[in-house]
This record gives sequence, C-alpha cells and structure tokens, in this order.
Amino acid sequence: MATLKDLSRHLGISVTQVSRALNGHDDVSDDTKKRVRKAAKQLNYVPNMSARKLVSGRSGVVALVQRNNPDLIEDHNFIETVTNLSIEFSKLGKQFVLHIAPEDADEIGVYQRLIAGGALDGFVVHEPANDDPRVEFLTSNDIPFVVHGRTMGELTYPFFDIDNFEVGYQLTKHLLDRGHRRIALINGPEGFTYATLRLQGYQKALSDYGVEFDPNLVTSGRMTEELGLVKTIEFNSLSSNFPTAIVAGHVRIAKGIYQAAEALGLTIPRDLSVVSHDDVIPKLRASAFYPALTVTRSGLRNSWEPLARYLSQSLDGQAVAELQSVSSFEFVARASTADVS
Amino acid sequence: MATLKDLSRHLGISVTQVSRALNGHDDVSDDTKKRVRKAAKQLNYVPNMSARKLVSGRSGVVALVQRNNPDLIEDHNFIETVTNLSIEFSKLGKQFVLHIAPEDADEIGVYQRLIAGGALDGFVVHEPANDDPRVEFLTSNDIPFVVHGRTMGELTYPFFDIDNFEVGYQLTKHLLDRGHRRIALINGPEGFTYATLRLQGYQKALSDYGVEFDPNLVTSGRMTEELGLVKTIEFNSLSSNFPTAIVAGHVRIAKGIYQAAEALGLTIPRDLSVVSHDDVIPKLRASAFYPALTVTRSGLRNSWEPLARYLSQSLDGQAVAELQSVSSFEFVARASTADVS
DNA sequence: CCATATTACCGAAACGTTTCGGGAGTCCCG
DNA sequence: CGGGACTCCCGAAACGTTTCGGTAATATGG
Repeated sequence: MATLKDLSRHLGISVTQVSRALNGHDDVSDDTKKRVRKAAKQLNYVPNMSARKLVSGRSGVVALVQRNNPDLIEDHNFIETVTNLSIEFSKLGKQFVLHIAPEDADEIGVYQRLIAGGALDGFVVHEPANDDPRVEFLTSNDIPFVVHGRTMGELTYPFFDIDNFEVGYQLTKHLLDRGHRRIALINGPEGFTYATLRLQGYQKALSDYGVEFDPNLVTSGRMTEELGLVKTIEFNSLSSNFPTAIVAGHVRIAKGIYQAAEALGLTIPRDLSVVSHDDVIPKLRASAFYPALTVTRSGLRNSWEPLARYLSQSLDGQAVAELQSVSSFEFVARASTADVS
Repeated sequence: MATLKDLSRHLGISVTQVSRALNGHDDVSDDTKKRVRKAAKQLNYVPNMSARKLVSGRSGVVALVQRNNPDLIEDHNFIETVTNLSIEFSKLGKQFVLHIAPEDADEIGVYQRLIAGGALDGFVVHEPANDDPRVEFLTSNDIPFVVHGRTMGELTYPFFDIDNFEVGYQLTKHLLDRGHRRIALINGPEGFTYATLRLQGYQKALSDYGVEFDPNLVTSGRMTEELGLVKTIEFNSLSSNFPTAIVAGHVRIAKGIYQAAEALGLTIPRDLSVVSHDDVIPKLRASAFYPALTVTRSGLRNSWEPLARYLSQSLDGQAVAELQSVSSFEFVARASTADVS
C-alpha cells in the first residue's frame, strides 16, 4: 500500500508538497500537480483514512441508528431508507453504517458511545417524533445530524421534509369541495411529526369550511394494508356515522380501504370517496388502483440525495439555514373521488 | 474528549502504562489497573479509533457490498441479512457498513477501493455463485472475508453454510419412499451454490432409487411465490407429464405451488405432494400452511452469529479450518405428502 | 550475599496524514 | 538597483494510540 512518503521519494518532492498537490492547494505548480496525480494513480495510492482522520478529527463515517423491533425486517420504509442512503453516501465518498440497537437499549447511550470514539462524524435521524429525544440530545451536544422529516419544536438543525400540513389540508379540501362533510382520516402513528401535521391540516380544512371536527372519524396506526382494512370496517360498524370519504396517510392504507369497500359491498367512488398521500413506491402505483387513486404525490426517492448532501455539507461547516427544506408536492386528481350524492 | 495523555497526567503514570492497563497487559499491577479503569470511566475516556487503527492497521469496520438492482428493496433475504449482521457485528464492537454499488459498477473495483484506504478490515460475501469472482479476488489478494454459503471450488476461506446437498437428497428421498416417481424440482436461481447442491442431492436420490432424471421436471428462478405459481401451472400444461410431487427450494415457492393447486383444482396431498426447504421466516410459517407443509428446517437466524464471529476471529488470525461449518437441519414430516395413488 | 528472575514501570519511536511557519527564487515597478 | 509581491517549495510538529527496548526495584534460590 503506497503512502505519501513513497510518492515523495519516487518524485523527489517533499511529503508536504505531495499532500498539498493531491488536495488541490494553490501553492503547488500545475505541472507538479499533474506529475503527482499521475504518480499517485500509477502507484495505486489511496489515502489512509485513519491517518487523515486522526489529524482532521473526522472519520468520513456517518450512521443511522435504529432500535430493533420485530417488524423491522418487514418495514418497507426503513429498508428503502437504508438502501438509498447507503447509495447516496457512497457517492459522496462517505461510509454509511447501519447500527441496529437492541430492542431494550438506551438509544441515547448508543449515540453517545458511537460519537465518543471519534469513529463517527454524524447521524441521520429518521421518523422523528413530535418531540424527539434523539434530536434533543444531538442538538444540545453539538453533534452533527440531519433529520428525515422534522420535529414540532424549533428547527435549529438540517432537515428535509415535505409540507405535511398542506398534504392534510389539500386532501381534505378536495373532498370538501366535492360536497363531502363526513370525512374520516386514517393517519400514520400518533406522535410522529408527519402524522401530527397532517392531522392539523385536516382539521384546518374542516374548520375553514365550517365543518365540526369529529374525533370518532380520526384514527391512526402503522401504515399497513391491514390498518386501512380494519379501520374502514370499524367505521362501518358505527353505521349511522359511516363517512362518505376517507383520507389515507399512505397508499398502502388506501389499498386496505379498497379491500374493505369490496368486502362491505361499497363501490368507490359512488359510495365512498378515497384520497391518499403517495410516496411513489415502485411496486404500489396509485394510478394502477381500480378506480385510480386521487393523491398528493411526492416521491420519497427525491429525498435521499438532499438528505445525504445536507449532512455532508453540515459537516463541512455550512450554515444550517441553507440545509433545510420543506419540499412541495403535486396534487393528482383521479377517479377515486366523486361529488357526494 | 479525554485522551490517554489526560489520564496519564491525572494519575501521575506514564501514557504507556495507562494504555497497557486498559488493554489488560500483564506487566501492570492489579492495583494500577483498577485505578486506571476507574479514572477512565470517571473522565469518560473512549479510545480514539483512528489513532488505534493507524498504528494497528485495523479499522474495526467490516462491510457487505451489494450491487444494486431494482428488486433489491423487495428482497427479503437481503434485508434479513443486513439487519441481522448489523446486530451481530454491533455486539462484537465492530462497525458494519452496507455498501450498495451502482448497478453497472465493477464490483471487484469497489472491493479494491474500499480495502485500499485501510478503512475496512474485511467483508461478508453473501449468495455466492458456484464459481464466484469475488471470492476468487478476495482470496488471491489475501483480504479477509467470510462467506454466507460457499462456492463449489476449494474451500480455503471461512464460511457458514447448511448441507444443501443433503437437503435436496432428503426431500426427494422422502417422496421416493412414498412411492413417487415423477418428482419435480422448483429450485433457486441457477449458478448459485445452494441451488446447485440441492439439484445434485435431488439427482443422487433419484439415481439411488433407479429413477431416470427428467430435465423437464426441473426448473429454477428467483425464489418467489410467483415462481411457484407459474412453474406449477407450466408443468400442468405439459399434461401427460404432470408430476405427482414437487420439491420446492423455499417456503415462498411452496406457497405459490399451493395457489396453483387451488387454481388447477388439485388437492394437496391427494393429487399432489409438496415438500420444501424452510429457512424459518417469522411471517411465513410452514406449519401454518393448509395442509401443513413437510420441510427440511434450518433457521437462517442461526447463521448470523457464527458468520459475524468467524469474520471477527479470522481478523484475529484464527486458522481457517476452525472457521468453517456446514450446519445440519431437521426433517419435519407434516401433512403435505401422501403415498402415491 | 551474589546472581538470576520477576514485577512494575517509563521514554521514544512509529503509524500516515495535514498544517504551520518559513524561505528561496523570480518578476515587476519605481 | 532596492524592495515588495508572488510562486513554489520544504522541515517539523501535531493528532492519539501501541509497542519496542530498557531500567530500577524487589523477590528467589543456592
């Protein structure tokens, strides 16, 4: 394994200049730079990360810490996040380590131990809660991190999120515009920011149209087909109150709603209108529903690149203000909604 | 962040002794060891990995490299491997990095670059092909690695596998013992060692019973429900030849076979016997099939711990011979097989 | 009491990189 | 021709750890 010293000897140039040449400093002549680069390639030189990080205090490694749970392996969101972040960080020349903490672990302690050894530069936090202890801890200890989503508190850290309040608002408004007044919401798990914001958007739309909020029409849970199926059937069992429309937090939930409608002998959209948010998952296309599903669309796949970049830039000292975005979405009206009869 | 020097100053002891005390060398008095450990805890000392690795040449990081492909995110096997290896390596105090290489990448080049920087100590290779170029490359470059499964060639490296030849043999023999003679095999993808070995076991059993091998009864592909469904229906379309029994390479394939039987109006086991290998996947229990599925059972979940340990021990210089195992399995006869009528 | 082990310790070097402070040579301008 | 600016280069120190070689003090045995 070639080192700087080898290059130095080979070229008859000081180690200093070799280092500076490779790092593109401007007190090295272009000619020398070229020679050094050529020799580096020729001798198959690759910088030693440990040495570099020892002096710089950086390791070039970032991590995502996830507490283990029995459903983790089935959790599509998690898998998607991990594989794509791995890809993006590879592109940025960073190592991405996935650290699965035991189910009963003190999660904060895990962060602490990982950062202390200097083995890690920063973290990706995903699925933040409204008031997330990890964000709290990382912030107050000045540990670099980026959040996929955001918390409800002050936003003093880099993050990438979509406008979930507006998602909730637009989906509900669309139904209100078509005359619906008994509109249910099957939301993501309580306590997570995205779900909270969508609920708030939903409520705001109702209140803007003078419709009273009915807590019986709102429910939440892990965003699976089963949830949509079960909750729709439960709505039906309080029969006097069955909604004329349902807002789903995820296409998978909508899928379950369709199944329930089938089982209950209801026709979409004649008997029940359905709208949903759509993360654009390859194997679950809203346009392929029958009838095609009306959605707010915002590809999850567009978030990985900025997410990785934000963390990287944050490590390079870029100001937080430039590393925050609330991305917008498209509204796509399809065949799953009708005017209320 | 406390360093050895800080501890040294604080205790009035040389840096050398502090280092040796913490690493449990035996030329440090027990008393000193105790004092040092206490102080270390008190000052919240965590060794700096980069410094340690700079001198030792080791980074404490291992990786799994996977070429990206469109189905990757849906690939249960892969997900299961990644999450569990992450857990096991965490337990061993190693960082596990998942490196997803672009679909068109030169995979060998990726290994080369990762190892060269000294950022990585070793690799986990999974789903090896019969004659795997990665294994070839890593072996000939003396790069430490462990294989989940094995190759068909000489086994000069650490690996953990199950006896797939015997799996194929036992499943087929069970059917032969019950009088079946037209036995089909729906196998994993060609070219992968586990599939090759199972095929060989299947063929050996046939030949031991004097049954001629019929290539039309053997097929293979990605181990999904669809594969089982499609292939069973295809067998049916060459109707004169429809098998009386099928050996499936995976419970998921068996699931598809059950669906096909349903669609074709066949009753298991009266019209068709089915056996399968079972990796013991939580969400897909062979015992919960109707009728319950006869299997060779060998929990995939038992392989992660040895796999991680083997790599770790290999890095510590342990002899390869002690780091290889071909684990056995259980044969569980259930209700999906009957004597041929 | 001398020689030899044994125990407990220490200074210095080494790992490969970046960076700080400085210095020699050349060019331009007054 | 003197002096400032610019260009290109270099030696040495530093990052935090492990390890090599050595040393002093104490114990052991004849």
